[in-house]
Amino acid sequence: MRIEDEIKQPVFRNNFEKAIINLSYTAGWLEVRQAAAFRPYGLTLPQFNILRILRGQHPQPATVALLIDRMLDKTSNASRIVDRLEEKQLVTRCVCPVNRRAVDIRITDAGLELLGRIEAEDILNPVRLGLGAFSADELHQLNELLDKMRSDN
Amino acid sequence: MRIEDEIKQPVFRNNFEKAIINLSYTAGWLEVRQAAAFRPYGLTLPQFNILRILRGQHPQPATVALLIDRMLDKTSNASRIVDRLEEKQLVTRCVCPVNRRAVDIRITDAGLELLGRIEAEDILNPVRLGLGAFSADELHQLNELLDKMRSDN
DNA sequence: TAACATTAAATGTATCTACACATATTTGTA
DNA sequence: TACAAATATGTGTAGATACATTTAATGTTA
Repeated sequence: MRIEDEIKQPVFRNNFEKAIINLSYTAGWLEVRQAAAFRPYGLTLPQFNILRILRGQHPQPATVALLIDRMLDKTSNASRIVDRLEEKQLVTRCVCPVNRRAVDIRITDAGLELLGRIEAEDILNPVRLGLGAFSADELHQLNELLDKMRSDN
Repeated sequence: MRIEDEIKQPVFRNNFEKAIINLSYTAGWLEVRQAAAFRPYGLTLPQFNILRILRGQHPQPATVALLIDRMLDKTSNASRIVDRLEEKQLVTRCVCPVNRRAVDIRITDAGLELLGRIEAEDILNPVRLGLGAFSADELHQLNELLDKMRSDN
Protein backbone atom coordinates (compact mmCIF):
# COMPACT_ATOMS: atom_id res chain seq x y z
CA MET A 1 0.00 0.00 0.00
CA ARG A 2 1.29 3.47 -0.81
CA ILE A 3 2.28 5.67 2.10
CA GLU A 4 -0.44 8.21 1.16
CA ASP A 5 -3.07 5.57 1.83
CA GLU A 6 -1.38 4.08 4.89
CA ILE A 7 -1.48 7.31 6.82
CA LYS A 8 -4.50 8.88 5.10
CA GLN A 9 -2.58 11.96 4.02
CA PRO A 10 -3.22 12.43 0.29
CA VAL A 11 -0.70 15.21 -0.32
CA PHE A 12 2.80 15.99 0.91
CA ARG A 13 4.62 19.30 0.63
CA ASN A 14 7.19 17.60 -1.59
CA ASN A 15 8.61 14.19 -2.33
CA PHE A 16 11.47 14.68 0.08
CA GLU A 17 9.12 15.13 3.02
CA LYS A 18 7.13 12.19 1.74
CA ALA A 19 10.29 10.05 1.64
CA ILE A 20 11.23 11.06 5.17
CA ILE A 21 7.80 10.14 6.50
CA ASN A 22 7.80 6.95 4.45
CA LEU A 23 11.18 6.01 5.91
CA SER A 24 10.08 6.54 9.52
CA TYR A 25 6.78 4.78 8.97
CA THR A 26 8.34 1.78 7.25
CA ALA A 27 11.03 1.41 9.92
CA GLY A 28 8.34 1.47 12.63
CA TRP A 29 6.24 -1.03 10.68
CA LEU A 30 9.22 -3.35 10.49
CA GLU A 31 10.07 -2.96 14.16
CA VAL A 32 6.58 -4.01 15.21
CA ARG A 33 6.96 -7.22 13.22
CA GLN A 34 10.40 -7.98 14.57
CA ALA A 35 9.32 -7.36 18.16
CA ALA A 36 6.36 -9.70 17.68
CA ALA A 37 8.70 -12.40 16.38
CA PHE A 38 10.84 -12.17 19.53
CA ARG A 39 7.99 -12.01 22.01
CA PRO A 40 7.52 -15.80 22.35
CA TYR A 41 11.13 -16.01 23.49
CA GLY A 42 10.81 -13.25 26.08
CA LEU A 43 13.41 -11.09 24.34
CA THR A 44 13.32 -7.60 22.89
CA LEU A 45 15.25 -6.63 19.77
CA PRO A 46 17.97 -4.72 21.68
CA GLN A 47 18.39 -7.66 24.05
CA PHE A 48 18.73 -10.04 21.09
CA ASN A 49 21.36 -7.84 19.49
CA ILE A 50 23.41 -7.67 22.67
CA LEU A 51 23.24 -11.44 23.00
CA ARG A 52 24.53 -11.84 19.43
CA ILE A 53 27.45 -9.53 20.08
CA LEU A 54 28.30 -11.51 23.21
CA ARG A 55 28.20 -14.78 21.30
CA GLY A 56 30.57 -13.25 18.75
CA GLN A 57 33.07 -12.68 21.56
CA HIS A 58 32.47 -15.97 23.34
CA PRO A 59 34.31 -17.38 25.24
CA GLN A 60 36.06 -14.04 25.61
CA PRO A 61 34.13 -11.44 27.66
CA ALA A 62 32.86 -8.11 26.38
CA THR A 63 32.77 -4.79 28.21
CA VAL A 64 29.92 -2.30 28.12
CA ALA A 65 32.11 -0.05 25.97
CA LEU A 66 32.54 -2.83 23.40
CA LEU A 67 28.78 -3.45 23.31
CA ILE A 68 28.09 0.25 22.68
CA ASP A 69 30.68 0.30 19.91
CA ARG A 70 29.03 -2.64 18.15
CA MET A 71 25.42 -1.59 18.71
CA LEU A 72 23.38 0.12 16.02
CA ASP A 73 22.17 2.72 18.44
CA LYS A 74 25.17 4.29 20.10
CA THR A 75 23.24 6.26 22.67
CA SER A 76 21.10 3.44 23.98
CA ASN A 77 21.81 2.41 27.50
CA ALA A 78 23.64 -0.90 27.18
CA SER A 79 24.11 -1.04 30.94
CA ARG A 80 20.41 -1.43 31.62
CA ILE A 81 19.82 -3.84 28.75
CA VAL A 82 22.50 -6.03 30.31
CA ASP A 83 20.60 -5.70 33.63
CA ARG A 84 17.58 -7.38 32.02
CA LEU A 85 19.66 -10.13 30.47
CA GLU A 86 21.39 -10.76 33.79
CA GLU A 87 18.04 -11.05 35.59
CA LYS A 88 17.07 -13.72 33.07
CA GLN A 89 20.45 -15.40 33.64
CA LEU A 90 21.33 -15.18 29.97
CA VAL A 91 24.55 -13.28 30.72
CA THR A 92 26.95 -12.91 33.66
CA ARG A 93 28.64 -9.76 34.83
CA CYS A 94 31.80 -9.51 36.96
CA VAL A 95 34.40 -6.87 37.57
CA CYS A 96 37.33 -7.24 35.19
CA PRO A 97 40.33 -8.41 37.22
CA VAL A 98 42.94 -6.44 35.26
CA ASN A 99 40.97 -3.16 35.10
CA ARG A 100 38.54 -2.83 37.94
CA ARG A 101 36.73 0.07 36.22
CA ALA A 102 35.59 -2.30 33.51
CA VAL A 103 33.00 -5.07 33.77
CA ASP A 104 33.38 -8.39 31.98
CA ILE A 105 30.13 -9.56 30.43
CA ARG A 106 29.72 -13.11 29.14
CA ILE A 107 26.88 -15.02 27.55
CA THR A 108 25.80 -18.08 29.57
CA ASP A 109 25.02 -21.57 28.26
CA ALA A 110 21.33 -20.71 28.63
CA GLY A 111 21.92 -17.62 26.50
CA LEU A 112 23.70 -19.60 23.80
CA GLU A 113 20.94 -22.18 23.84
CA LEU A 114 18.24 -19.52 23.49
CA LEU A 115 20.04 -17.80 20.59
CA GLY A 116 20.42 -21.15 18.85
CA ARG A 117 16.75 -21.93 19.30
CA ILE A 118 15.69 -18.54 17.92
CA GLU A 119 17.93 -18.78 14.90
CA ALA A 120 16.88 -22.35 14.17
CA GLU A 121 13.37 -20.97 13.70
CA ASP A 122 14.72 -18.31 11.29
CA ILE A 123 12.19 -15.85 12.67
CA LEU A 124 13.88 -12.83 11.09
CA ASN A 125 13.57 -14.29 7.60
CA PRO A 126 12.18 -11.49 5.40
CA VAL A 127 9.50 -13.70 3.90
CA ARG A 128 8.43 -14.92 7.33
CA LEU A 129 8.25 -11.32 8.51
CA GLY A 130 5.84 -10.62 5.67
CA LEU A 131 8.09 -8.30 3.69
CA GLY A 132 7.82 -7.67 -0.03
CA ALA A 133 9.91 -9.55 -2.57
CA PHE A 134 12.85 -7.65 -4.02
CA SER A 135 15.19 -8.31 -6.90
CA ALA A 136 18.93 -8.15 -6.28
CA ASP A 137 18.98 -4.91 -8.22
CA GLU A 138 16.24 -3.33 -6.09
CA LEU A 139 18.01 -4.27 -2.87
CA HIS A 140 21.18 -2.67 -4.18
CA GLN A 141 19.26 0.50 -5.11
CA LEU A 142 17.58 0.68 -1.71
CA ASN A 143 20.89 0.33 0.11
CA GLU A 144 22.45 3.03 -2.05
CA LEU A 145 19.57 5.43 -1.50
CA LEU A 146 19.60 4.92 2.26
CA ASP A 147 23.36 5.46 2.39
CA LYS A 148 22.86 8.63 0.39
CA MET A 149 20.23 9.90 2.84
CA ARG A 150 22.90 10.01 5.53
CA SER A 151 25.55 11.53 3.30
CA ASP A 152 25.35 14.94 4.98
CA ASN A 153 26.27 17.19 2.08
CA MET B 1 29.13 6.56 4.48
CA ARG B 2 28.10 3.01 3.61
CA ILE B 3 26.20 1.09 6.25
CA GLU B 4 29.01 -1.48 6.45
CA ASP B 5 31.36 1.21 7.68
CA GLU B 6 28.80 2.96 9.89
CA ILE B 7 28.23 -0.09 12.06
CA LYS B 8 31.62 -1.76 11.49
CA GLN B 9 30.09 -4.95 10.15
CA PRO B 10 31.86 -5.75 6.88
CA VAL B 11 29.63 -8.61 5.76
CA PHE B 12 25.90 -9.31 5.88
CA ARG B 13 24.22 -12.65 5.35
CA ASN B 14 22.53 -11.22 2.28
CA ASN B 15 21.46 -7.91 0.80
CA PHE B 16 17.97 -8.20 2.22
CA GLU B 17 19.26 -8.34 5.78
CA LYS B 18 21.60 -5.51 4.93
CA ALA B 19 18.68 -3.41 3.64
CA ILE B 20 16.65 -4.12 6.78
CA ILE B 21 19.50 -3.04 9.03
CA ASN B 22 20.20 -0.04 6.81
CA LEU B 23 16.55 0.98 7.02
CA SER B 24 16.43 0.79 10.83
CA TYR B 25 19.76 2.54 11.18
CA THR B 26 18.88 5.36 8.80
CA ALA B 27 15.50 5.94 10.43
CA GLY B 28 17.19 6.16 13.84
CA TRP B 29 19.82 8.51 12.44
CA LEU B 30 17.09 10.75 11.10
CA GLU B 31 15.11 10.69 14.32
CA VAL B 32 18.10 11.89 16.33
CA ARG B 33 18.42 14.90 14.01
CA GLN B 34 14.72 15.70 14.13
CA ALA B 35 14.62 15.44 17.92
CA ALA B 36 17.60 17.79 18.18
CA ALA B 37 15.82 20.31 15.96
CA PHE B 38 12.79 20.32 18.28
CA ARG B 39 14.71 20.46 21.54
CA PRO B 40 15.08 24.27 21.64
CA TYR B 41 11.29 24.49 21.55
CA GLY B 42 10.76 21.98 24.34
CA LEU B 43 8.83 19.63 22.09
CA THR B 44 9.31 16.02 21.06
CA LEU B 45 8.43 14.75 17.61
CA PRO B 46 5.24 12.95 18.73
CA GLN B 47 4.14 16.08 20.59
CA PHE B 48 4.73 18.18 17.47
CA ASN B 49 2.72 15.77 15.34
CA ILE B 50 -0.21 15.85 17.76
CA LEU B 51 -0.14 19.65 17.76
CA ARG B 52 -0.26 19.70 13.96
CA ILE B 53 -3.25 17.38 13.89
CA LEU B 54 -5.02 19.62 16.42
CA ARG B 55 -4.30 22.69 14.33
CA GLY B 56 -5.79 20.89 11.34
CA GLN B 57 -9.03 20.50 13.30
CA HIS B 58 -8.99 23.94 14.85
CA PRO B 59 -11.30 25.50 15.95
CA GLN B 60 -13.11 22.17 16.07
CA PRO B 61 -11.95 19.82 18.86
CA ALA B 62 -10.37 16.42 18.35
CA THR B 63 -10.85 13.29 20.43
CA VAL B 64 -8.13 10.88 21.46
CA ALA B 65 -9.56 8.39 18.99
CA LEU B 66 -9.18 10.89 16.14
CA LEU B 67 -5.57 11.59 17.13
CA ILE B 68 -4.74 7.88 17.10
CA ASP B 69 -6.37 7.50 13.68
CA ARG B 70 -4.23 10.31 12.25
CA MET B 71 -0.96 9.41 13.96
CA LEU B 72 1.78 7.51 12.20
CA ASP B 73 2.16 5.16 15.09
CA LYS B 74 -1.20 3.67 15.94
CA THR B 75 -0.13 1.98 19.14
CA SER B 76 1.52 4.94 20.76
CA ASN B 77 -0.24 6.32 23.79
CA ALA B 78 -1.87 9.52 22.61
CA SER B 79 -3.48 10.02 26.02
CA ARG B 80 -0.16 10.54 27.75
CA ILE B 81 1.31 12.66 24.99
CA VAL B 82 -1.70 14.94 25.43
CA ASP B 83 -0.89 14.96 29.18
CA ARG B 84 2.50 16.53 28.41
CA LEU B 85 0.99 19.09 26.06
CA GLU B 86 -1.65 19.98 28.61
CA GLU B 87 0.99 20.51 31.32
CA LYS B 88 2.69 22.96 28.96
CA GLN B 89 -0.68 24.62 28.34
CA LEU B 90 -0.41 24.03 24.59
CA VAL B 91 -3.74 22.15 24.52
CA THR B 92 -6.90 22.00 26.58
CA ARG B 93 -8.91 18.95 27.49
CA CYS B 94 -12.55 18.85 28.53
CA VAL B 95 -15.25 16.23 28.59
CA CYS B 96 -17.33 16.27 25.43
CA PRO B 97 -20.81 17.54 26.33
CA VAL B 98 -22.71 15.28 23.92
CA ASN B 99 -20.77 12.07 24.71
CA ARG B 100 -19.29 12.11 28.18
CA ARG B 101 -17.05 9.13 27.38
CA ALA B 102 -15.17 11.26 24.86
CA VAL B 103 -12.77 14.09 25.61
CA ASP B 104 -12.55 17.21 23.46
CA ILE B 105 -8.97 18.30 22.88
CA ARG B 106 -8.16 21.73 21.45
CA ILE B 107 -4.94 23.55 20.63
CA THR B 108 -4.52 26.80 22.58
CA ASP B 109 -3.35 30.15 21.25
CA ALA B 110 0.03 29.44 22.81
CA GLY B 111 0.10 26.14 20.91
CA LEU B 112 -0.74 27.82 17.63
CA GLU B 113 1.89 30.45 18.26
CA LEU B 114 4.55 27.82 19.00
CA LEU B 115 3.72 25.83 15.87
CA GLY B 116 3.95 28.97 13.78
CA ARG B 117 7.30 29.87 15.28
CA ILE B 118 8.71 26.38 14.63
CA GLU B 119 7.52 26.31 11.04
CA ALA B 120 8.79 29.82 10.36
CA GLU B 121 12.26 28.49 11.14
CA ASP B 122 11.73 25.58 8.70
CA ILE B 123 13.68 23.34 11.05
CA LEU B 124 12.58 20.14 9.29
CA ASN B 125 13.99 21.27 5.98
CA PRO B 126 16.00 18.31 4.61
CA VAL B 127 19.03 20.42 3.84
CA ARG B 128 18.95 22.00 7.28
CA LEU B 129 18.72 18.51 8.81
CA GLY B 130 21.91 17.61 6.97
CA LEU B 131 20.38 15.06 4.60
CA GLY B 132 21.84 14.12 1.25
CA ALA B 133 20.70 15.73 -2.00
CA PHE B 134 18.33 13.65 -4.12
CA SER B 135 17.04 14.01 -7.65
CA ALA B 136 13.29 13.86 -8.23
CA ASP B 137 13.82 10.45 -9.79
CA GLU B 138 15.71 9.12 -6.78
CA LEU B 139 13.01 10.31 -4.39
CA HIS B 140 10.40 8.55 -6.48
CA GLN B 141 12.47 5.34 -6.45
CA LEU B 142 12.99 5.51 -2.70
CA ASN B 143 9.27 5.97 -2.05
CA GLU B 144 8.43 3.05 -4.34
CA LEU B 145 10.96 0.76 -2.69
CA LEU B 146 9.74 1.61 0.81
CA ASP B 147 6.13 1.02 -0.22
CA LYS B 148 7.20 -2.32 -1.66
CA MET B 149 8.90 -3.31 1.60
CA ARG B 150 5.51 -3.21 3.31
CA SER B 151 3.68 -4.98 0.51
CA ASP B 152 3.27 -8.22 2.47
CA ASN B 153 3.28 -10.74 -0.35
C1' DT C 1 -35.89 -1.95 32.52
C1' DA C 2 -32.18 -4.96 34.01
C1' DA C 3 -28.30 -7.35 32.15
C1' DC C 4 -24.80 -7.43 29.10
C1' DA C 5 -21.79 -5.73 25.39
C1' DT C 6 -19.37 -2.01 23.33
C1' DT C 7 -16.90 2.22 23.25
C1' DA C 8 -13.61 6.02 24.83
C1' DA C 9 -10.18 7.16 27.56
C1' DA C 10 -7.10 6.55 31.35
C1' DT C 11 -3.98 3.81 34.06
C1' DG C 12 -0.41 0.18 35.24
C1' DT C 13 3.75 -2.15 34.14
C1' DA C 14 7.84 -3.21 31.56
C1' DT C 15 11.16 -1.74 28.33
C1' DC C 16 13.69 1.48 25.70
C1' DT C 17 15.89 6.05 24.21
C1' DA C 18 18.18 10.26 25.45
C1' DC C 19 20.83 12.99 28.18
C1' DA C 20 22.84 14.73 32.45
C1' DC C 21 25.26 13.55 36.38
C1' DA C 22 27.60 10.50 39.92
C1' DT C 23 31.06 7.12 41.39
C1' DA C 24 35.03 4.41 41.25
C1' DT C 25 39.31 3.40 39.13
C1' DT C 26 43.26 4.21 36.49
C1' DT C 27 46.57 7.11 34.30
C1' DG C 28 49.33 11.16 33.52
C1' DT C 29 51.90 14.77 35.42
C1' DA C 30 53.84 18.37 38.37
C1' DT D 1 53.66 11.21 46.03
C1' DA D 2 49.73 14.04 45.44
C1' DC D 3 46.38 15.49 42.47
C1' DA D 4 43.99 16.41 38.25
C1' DA D 5 42.30 14.33 34.02
C1' DA D 6 40.55 10.59 31.64
C1' DT D 7 38.07 6.29 31.57
C1' DA D 8 34.33 2.77 32.51
C1' DT D 9 30.25 2.12 34.24
C1' DG D 10 26.12 3.09 36.86
C1' DT D 11 22.10 6.02 38.27
C1' DG D 12 18.36 9.55 37.84
C1' DT D 13 14.84 11.63 35.23
C1' DA D 14 11.79 12.53 31.35
C1' DG D 15 9.47 10.93 27.48
C1' DA D 16 7.97 7.29 24.46
C1' DT D 17 6.40 2.50 22.90
C1' DA D 18 3.74 -1.66 23.73
C1' DC D 19 0.29 -4.14 25.67
C1' DA D 20 -3.02 -5.45 29.27
C1' DT D 21 -6.38 -3.89 32.41
C1' DT D 22 -9.70 -0.63 34.47
C1' DT D 23 -13.35 2.80 34.70
C1' DA D 24 -17.13 5.20 33.08
C1' DA D 25 -20.61 6.09 29.66
C1' DT D 26 -23.47 4.54 26.14
C1' DG D 27 -26.00 0.99 23.24
C1' DT D 28 -28.50 -3.13 22.76
C1' DT D 29 -31.49 -6.66 23.75
C1' DA D 30 -34.19 -10.08 26.13
